[in-house]
Amino acid sequence: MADVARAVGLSHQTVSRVLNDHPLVRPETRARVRQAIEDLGYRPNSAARALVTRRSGTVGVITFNSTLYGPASTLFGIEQAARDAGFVVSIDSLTALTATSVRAALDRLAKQAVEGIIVIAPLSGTAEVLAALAGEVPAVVVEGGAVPGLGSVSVDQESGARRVTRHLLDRGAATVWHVAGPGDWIEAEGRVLGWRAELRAAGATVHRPLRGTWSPSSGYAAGRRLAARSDVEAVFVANDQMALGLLRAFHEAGVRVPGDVLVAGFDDVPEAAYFTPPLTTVRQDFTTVGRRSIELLLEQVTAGRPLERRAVVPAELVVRQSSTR
Amino acid sequence: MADVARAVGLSHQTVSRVLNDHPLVRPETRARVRQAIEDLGYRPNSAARALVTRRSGTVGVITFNSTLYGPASTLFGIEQAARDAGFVVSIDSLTALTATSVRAALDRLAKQAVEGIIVIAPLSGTAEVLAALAGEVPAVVVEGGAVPGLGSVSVDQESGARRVTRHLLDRGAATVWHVAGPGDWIEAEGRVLGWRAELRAAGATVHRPLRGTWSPSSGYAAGRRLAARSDVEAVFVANDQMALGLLRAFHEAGVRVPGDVLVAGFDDVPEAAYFTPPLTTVRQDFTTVGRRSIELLLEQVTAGRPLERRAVVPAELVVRQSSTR
DNA sequence: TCGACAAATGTTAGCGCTAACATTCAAGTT
DNA sequence: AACTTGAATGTTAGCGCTAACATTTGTCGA
Repeated sequence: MADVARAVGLSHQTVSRVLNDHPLVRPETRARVRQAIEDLGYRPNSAARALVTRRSGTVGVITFNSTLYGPASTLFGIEQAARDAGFVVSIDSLTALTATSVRAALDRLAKQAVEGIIVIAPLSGTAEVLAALAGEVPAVVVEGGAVPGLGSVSVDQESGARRVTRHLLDRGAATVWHVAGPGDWIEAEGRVLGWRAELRAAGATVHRPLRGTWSPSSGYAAGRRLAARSDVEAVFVANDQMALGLLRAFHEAGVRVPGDVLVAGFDDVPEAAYFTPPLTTVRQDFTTVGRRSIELLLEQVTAGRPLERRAVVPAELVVRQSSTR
Repeated sequence: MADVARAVGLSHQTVSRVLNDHPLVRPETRARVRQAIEDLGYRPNSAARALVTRRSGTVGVITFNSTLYGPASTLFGIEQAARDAGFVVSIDSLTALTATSVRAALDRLAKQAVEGIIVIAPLSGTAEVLAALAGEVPAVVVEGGAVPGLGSVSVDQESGARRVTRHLLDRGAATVWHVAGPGDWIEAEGRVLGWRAELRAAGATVHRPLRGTWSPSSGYAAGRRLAARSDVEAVFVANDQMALGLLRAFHEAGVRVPGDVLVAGFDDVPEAAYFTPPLTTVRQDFTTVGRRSIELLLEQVTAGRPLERRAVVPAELVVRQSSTR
């Protein structure tokens, strides 16, 4: 910075002013400084700036299972929105979602002096761990349920599940079976709740949900069990990957979809329209989730303290062949 | 830090020594300092440390289309490996892969003073942009071809493609059609090369490859065109997503797989085993790609300068029903 | 012509840390 | 007892920047 100042015959402070768009700099001076910066290839030292301003310009994101379509898309949305807001994103992905591992991740991010943290950690237990954050660092929990004192963003799982269940009933099914996600996932429980509520409202039999792990193989296993029964008219599977496995099992067992059984998934992954048959599902707009997360986070960062805020992103039913007779 | 020093009646320098595992500290002193750090909840200021050491402890990752399975998995592998090595990861994802956007991303990362950069940017043109980096910042290009003066890691696309083509020929196909990825993707071209080489070696007819965009819909379009021909015995599709679209098109057209046509993909996404029929494909070990990338990068960081190094990760043929008659 | 005032620029201090050198102290050596 | 030696700790300076205050310069009205 001193070099630049010397080159234009001004003080380093004026260079600093140009860098920070301070208004009290003559336009001509500003131009000269800019030129000198360019010529000398000067790059401001972000550590020095962070040291004195006490702002790192960084937000941290903790993800879990970030190779899945949902988390990956959310992360992408977050990153875009953060960048637009002038922040950089530091990621910390977890292989296991336990109190210890989440705490360790929070620690690592705290060490980096992130200004805020977004946690994509959809397990029920994490809320308690994060509650410790309330009051300390601005934070937003994605798909993690409401945490007192923190922001939270989630897709409206319950109404999405109700809608798809309603749809299957409307297509003539006496009741709808459910292949659920792992019981400790908030999203999985939200979908179970919506599905059950809708069945109850319709006065339909509520069978106990089958449990899967989100993976195609667990959907396949569930599919084999359901294919063995003769009383299954419709199945709502908690995500598209498992639905794929289930379709496979049905296919092998000679159960025709939608001929014998109606099937619907959840997520609307890009592949869903090309399954055999194309899958009716519920679209989650992960980009919006990411964007809203950053909005809620930056609100807190600007306010200088954590705030309890809640955003719900709607889910949209996408009807395809698997539920169309 | 001064507070901690005061609490234990030592100088701040001793605290600093404890923090940095300097050997010349009495074990008992070390323990006392650690305790005081704990009690006071002291957190070292990373900006101040970075300022004086001139090391940020950060590596930057530039990704493109990070919601795809491959890039997302690679990013995940990179992040894990970087963390194990004591680095934090800052991401910058691109929506378009142009010289301008890559340069902008490099600029943003440079401003953060990252110690090294990994670019997951598989377009042919990016190599030239990155060449400008050679000699400046340690960098590794993933699936971007070799760049003089930089590290590069890639999966052995060509031999993977040869292997799967060979496999289809071995199963009795007179020749193998190819649905390729976009022409400006290095990986797409590698697969075309391998496929063509193997056909030539076998003396088989080389049909002009159909071009897709990696998306299921483009695979579907290609599938419709191929289904209209009567001389198609086997198709090698450049990725699993497009293969899914192609299978769908074949299914609709009444073309049976593997009965009438053999089909194989590339990537081995988790869903591939549950396609209808389960898809023969080529597995890319993205976790290894990520790990090797960090290894190559840190080698350069340690050396204090960019180095030209090259790592190739093998690809593995996974045979499933779509190519088994 | 001169002060009053605002605009533009300059000077100084300090953010929290580590590197480099300085000092202390105990244990051995002569 | 004085003297070396090395381990353990202390002191000082400075990394590159911005905040706060200080100074200079230019403009205008009386």
